[in-house]
Amino acid sequence: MFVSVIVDISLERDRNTFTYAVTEELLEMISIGSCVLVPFGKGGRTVKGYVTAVSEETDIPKEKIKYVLSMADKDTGVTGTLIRLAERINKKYGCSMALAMKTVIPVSRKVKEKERHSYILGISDYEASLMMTKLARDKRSNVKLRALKAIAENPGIDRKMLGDIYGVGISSIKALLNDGLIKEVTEKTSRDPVFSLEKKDPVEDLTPLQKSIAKKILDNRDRVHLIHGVTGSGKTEIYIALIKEVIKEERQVIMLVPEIALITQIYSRLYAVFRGRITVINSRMSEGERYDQYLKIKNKEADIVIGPRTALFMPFEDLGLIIMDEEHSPSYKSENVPRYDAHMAALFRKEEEGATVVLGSATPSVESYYKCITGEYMLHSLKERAVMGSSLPDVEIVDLREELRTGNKKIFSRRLSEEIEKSLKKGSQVMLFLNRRGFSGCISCRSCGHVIKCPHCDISLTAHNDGTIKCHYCGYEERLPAKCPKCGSKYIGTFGTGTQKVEYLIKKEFPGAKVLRLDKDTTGRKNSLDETIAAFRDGRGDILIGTQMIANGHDFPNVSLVGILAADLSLYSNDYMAEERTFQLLTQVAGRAGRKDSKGRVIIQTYDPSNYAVVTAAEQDYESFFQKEISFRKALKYPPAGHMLLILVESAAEEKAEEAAKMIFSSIASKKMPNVAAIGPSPANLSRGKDVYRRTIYVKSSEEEILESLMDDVISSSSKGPFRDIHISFDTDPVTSY
DNA sequence: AGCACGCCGACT
DNA sequence: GTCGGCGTGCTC
Repeated sequence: MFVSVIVDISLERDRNTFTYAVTEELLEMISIGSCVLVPFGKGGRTVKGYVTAVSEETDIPKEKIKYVLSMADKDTGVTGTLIRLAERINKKYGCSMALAMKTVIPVSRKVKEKERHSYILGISDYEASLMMTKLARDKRSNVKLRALKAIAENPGIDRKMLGDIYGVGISSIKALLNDGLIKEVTEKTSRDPVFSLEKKDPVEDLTPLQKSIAKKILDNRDRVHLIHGVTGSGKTEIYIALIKEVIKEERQVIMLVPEIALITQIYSRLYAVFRGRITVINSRMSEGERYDQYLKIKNKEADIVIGPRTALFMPFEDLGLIIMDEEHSPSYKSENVPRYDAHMAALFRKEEEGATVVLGSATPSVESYYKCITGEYMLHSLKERAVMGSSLPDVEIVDLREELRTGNKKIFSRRLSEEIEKSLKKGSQVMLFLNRRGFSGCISCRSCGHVIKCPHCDISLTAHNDGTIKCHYCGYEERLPAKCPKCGSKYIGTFGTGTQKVEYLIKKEFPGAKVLRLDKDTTGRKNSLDETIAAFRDGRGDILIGTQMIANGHDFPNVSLVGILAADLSLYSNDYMAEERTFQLLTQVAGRAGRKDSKGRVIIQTYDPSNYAVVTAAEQDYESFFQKEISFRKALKYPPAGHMLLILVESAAEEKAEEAAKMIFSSIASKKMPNVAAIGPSPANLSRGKDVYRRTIYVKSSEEEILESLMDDVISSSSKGPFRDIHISFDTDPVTSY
């Protein structure tokens, strides 16, 4: 028998499996998806590979074929669907097949189930006491005696306790077992990170609107659905209704959330209804914990999994429903190669396994909404907040240029200061949002204009309030110099503002207020994010200052004022999605204001008060934003009005990156294909990071297949010649700026 | 990734 | 002449 094995080499995509022979005994253990060790290359070195097919015949000349050495892992959890998904990722995102396989593997190794060994007497108490007096006579049986005594006194004591408290090692236990004096009881314990909740969230009845949406979705299982509902409009109730129906049919559910921090919230909502049928996976879990969750799914002990992107690779046998909550979130796009999009993987499993896909968001991605307009997806709108008495907040835009003109140089406009004051007096809470952590935007010399940059990256360093300056990309850190390193002037200072500085200024202006800060610097420790959020929710803080992190989905019932300090900060990133990001961010942040009984207030400070993303976000008018945005995308043929491929060329040598990028660009441009437009090559947004130089080429086309074939051409020519020290990676549907 | 083969310049 | 540089292609 022969197997096709994907071996971890090169980018090549056409001929990337190798045929190996299998011995009888190995054949029994091997199946599609198995991870095996095979000899490879002239030196016959051992490499890992993945089995993608098993066959009886092969065209490969017999003398070339080698034998599979052994199994590398007992269980990878890979199924046929997942291999096909890996093939799709390999084709669409241009990574090696081996890397695509690694990406879709739910568990990377067989982890032994944790076992608890405990011991009881194998003889009667009377016999034991006789035995003990006998043992006491022999000095060499000291440990044996102690062990027997401990077990007689504490029947069911486990191995760990015997070791820790009585100092009894495994060898003495073995000896007692051999003598038949004691018996071992082994039980498997599951490492269970899934917590049981004491308090139950109330299960609300569905409103007629929610009911009708749930029904429409259930009547159209073969479609992709988008629920467009503002925060608090009750999307979760619809999810629960759908899940109930699907698990009643004994089919399974994947519930996706954009980030780990949002798992707890949705878990507690679902737990009230589904109890132990839910499992959770995420990247912070240990290998063992993950494996146990995987086993639960495999053994059909759970039928709902909650988690981020990677939850999409869980091997359910009869997947019936995939829900993507906060569908617009950039976290659904992998930031590592292959840069796959969770939407793509969800749609793939839908096609393969016939699952229904439900997307939900208050600010849907332009892409998904567009697909509703074209009729590809079904759109369901939940316009009002379901909670009685709550309404959308009042939003004001403050023009910072005007503030400056009238002599206010502070980062808080007069209106914002006023409202903060009012809120504090009322005893309600305030959230301040700024999309930049640290103390300052950059450090520069007022005398010569020199800006201090990271020695490894093309990024200006950011001052922190501990007297250090840091690179937010690679983590490089040094002391803030007293003099300009270029001209020696002592007029070196910080410009722009980060969250640390906001904290400092707030404490100065409102000395009585309790201030909490939430950003990447304060959440270094595990759980500190949850702690800060809980502290603010419980009222142990008056003002919460934060970056993106505070924008996402957390409910703070007592917040009456949200201040966005610089709304346009995210607008200037030469990224075709900058406006979409800004609109989503502003709308999500604004949605944090006033949820329960009081109307909230939002103040948006900006230098660009007429920008349509800012204006439509202030009016909470998604429809207008979408119309404006889609007309731009159509005019410039950006997604979703066309397809786009990014080619990222990286090298430690700048000239090499430049040269390779130019060659790739001209090879595409010289084809003069209709329907294809190449842009570049140009230095990447981050033109140098961690000492690697980066160049980008963007290719636009109305046809996805054309881009895929262009990518094939680049890959096949990139293994030779001057491309040897160059790293090339690809991204279709590039949604972040490079 | 690592190894062999082969084509070209430098040197005992 | 030959030694060894590295560019190129192949590995079941």
